[in-house]
Amino acid sequence: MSPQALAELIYSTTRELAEAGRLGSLDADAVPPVENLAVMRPKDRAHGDWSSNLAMQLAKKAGMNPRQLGQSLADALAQADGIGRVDVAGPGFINITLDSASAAAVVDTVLDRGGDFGSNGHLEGRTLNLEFVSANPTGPIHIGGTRWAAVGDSMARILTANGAKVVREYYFNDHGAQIDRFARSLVAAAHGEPVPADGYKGAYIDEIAQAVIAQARGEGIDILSLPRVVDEDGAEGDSEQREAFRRRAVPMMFAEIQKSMKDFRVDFDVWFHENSLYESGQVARAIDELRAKGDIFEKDGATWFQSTKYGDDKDRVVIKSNGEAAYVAGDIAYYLNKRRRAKDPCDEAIYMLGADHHGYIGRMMAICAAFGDKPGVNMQILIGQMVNVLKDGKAVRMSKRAGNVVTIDDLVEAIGVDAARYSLARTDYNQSVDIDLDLLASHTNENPVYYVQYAYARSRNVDRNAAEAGIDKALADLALLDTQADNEVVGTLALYPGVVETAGDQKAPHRVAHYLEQLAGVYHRWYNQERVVPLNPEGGQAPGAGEDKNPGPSRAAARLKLNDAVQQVLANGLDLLGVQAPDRM
RNA sequence: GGGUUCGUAGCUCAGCGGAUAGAGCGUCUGUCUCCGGAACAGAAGGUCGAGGGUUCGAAUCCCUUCGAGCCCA
Repeated sequence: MSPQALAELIYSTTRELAEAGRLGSLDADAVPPVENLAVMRPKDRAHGDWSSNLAMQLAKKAGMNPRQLGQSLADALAQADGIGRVDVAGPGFINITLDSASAAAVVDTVLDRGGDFGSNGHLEGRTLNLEFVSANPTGPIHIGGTRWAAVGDSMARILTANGAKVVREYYFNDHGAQIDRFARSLVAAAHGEPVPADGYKGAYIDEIAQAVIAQARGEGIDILSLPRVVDEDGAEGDSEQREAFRRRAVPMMFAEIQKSMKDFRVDFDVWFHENSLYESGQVARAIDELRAKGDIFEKDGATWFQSTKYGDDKDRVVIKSNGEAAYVAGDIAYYLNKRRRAKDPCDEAIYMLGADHHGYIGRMMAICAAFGDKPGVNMQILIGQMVNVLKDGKAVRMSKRAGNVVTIDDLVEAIGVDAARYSLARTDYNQSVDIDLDLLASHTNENPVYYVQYAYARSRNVDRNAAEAGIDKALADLALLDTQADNEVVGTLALYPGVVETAGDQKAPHRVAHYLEQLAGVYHRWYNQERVVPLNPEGGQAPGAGEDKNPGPSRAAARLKLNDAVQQVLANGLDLLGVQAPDRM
């Protein structure tokens, strides 16, 4: 019996007793709904397989003491099928122990549903747009963006498993000042001049500059001789040459970023270009729409969005006095696009931003509200804390412009995609993380991903041995999964659907990772204590070996099914993290 | 100065209203006649930053305070 089924049983039993007036003055309608009934797995197995705190919650309303109320519930629950024993303990916990067959039924459920086990439909009918990474195409993806790649993609998989329609989206800021700076830096580098003070540095700038020169030469163009403007103060001005660099270099960065994401096994459904919002007139139309609502005003030669009307701490310039659009202008049009586009318009636009952008929340939510949507619902902003890179135990400040970044490709090269994705996704993104470069390079086996993957590989090996020994799953009697170790594994398997749901509701992929470590742990322990393939298959007992080491055919088959169920759940969970499940390691 | 996120084992991090606060790494001691030792069993290591409050019950919720990161002035 699953914890979900148990919750329903407790709910209906409690209502019946209350209606019969056997729970003091408790009104049946005061019983909390099933989804709010916590059925917990106690840490101490002496407290049963599952426990409920319902008696303590209801005691006051019932005018009974919690233990007394608990006992009434316990007596009724004990009558139900599949329940072995029910005790009341401590301040009023109801501790339930299942029959081994009932507990182990989850094994068949897992094997029947296969890759689908753990999925549910509770987000059915909702389209979620997940925008993450969205780094400017002015350089490679650094470690912070890499964290979002791992977390965002995993979150997308988890939300899909909860029944939502998910669109993974990457927003390229290919319009505006950053790109100009990037182009200026390239021109300077191409001429062997020092990059501008506010420009981008780093070896990749030289590489791209050279690649652009080569590409232009292939087109029969000597790009370095194109007209160029240098202002009196030495700054690279607006020129044909700069534009020629920009036009070639930006697509190169796109391609590089797309390749990095693909190599990291993140597949975006939409690569969105900020520029397209301007070229298609969507920015102008969005501003007009706000103007019609009376949220736009002119001041000091600039055009403003009156975002304070919707809770922002100050109004925002949308069009600067020099006629250029400000960054928010794109954000306004982009939000509308996400909500109203022809293909997969979203119900919820979810933005994943770094902590250095948390100051944007106010204006973003104002945009959402201005269009009559609900901030926090139609628009959700998740803020990820910083990833600190440590070297010799000290924090190293990274800056793309200074050119000392740890890139996604560096990380993958050092520890591989699986370890990188896993270690970045297993931490709550709302928590800052320290990554020690030396540790990364020297102790790669310390990553818990190997613990989980090894459990999977081990279970595959058990399959191979069992096949050779001719163990027949049809002979399995799940009631024979009755040892302490069996019980731990079975109970942990039953937790998985709840983990998927919680991870989805809280948008917390790291919960899946921690669950997998827990499951791998109980599996390794189980493997060490019991055998699937009998030690002495010729019959007769190996010296000192009971059924733990020398199971009969029904027990061996039951254990094999348990092994396979664990394997299935490990595979399902690893898939939610985008990490591979290896047959051998 | 304002906003925001966060202080849990030596280190990196879980737990976010339940029973004796957990894991990995590190340290120490053990376990192969046995499905793969990338494993298992055990030991040491904590006033959950501090102080109040809420309640049957607080690392978890609220207030105050100290410290840190980030953003804005």
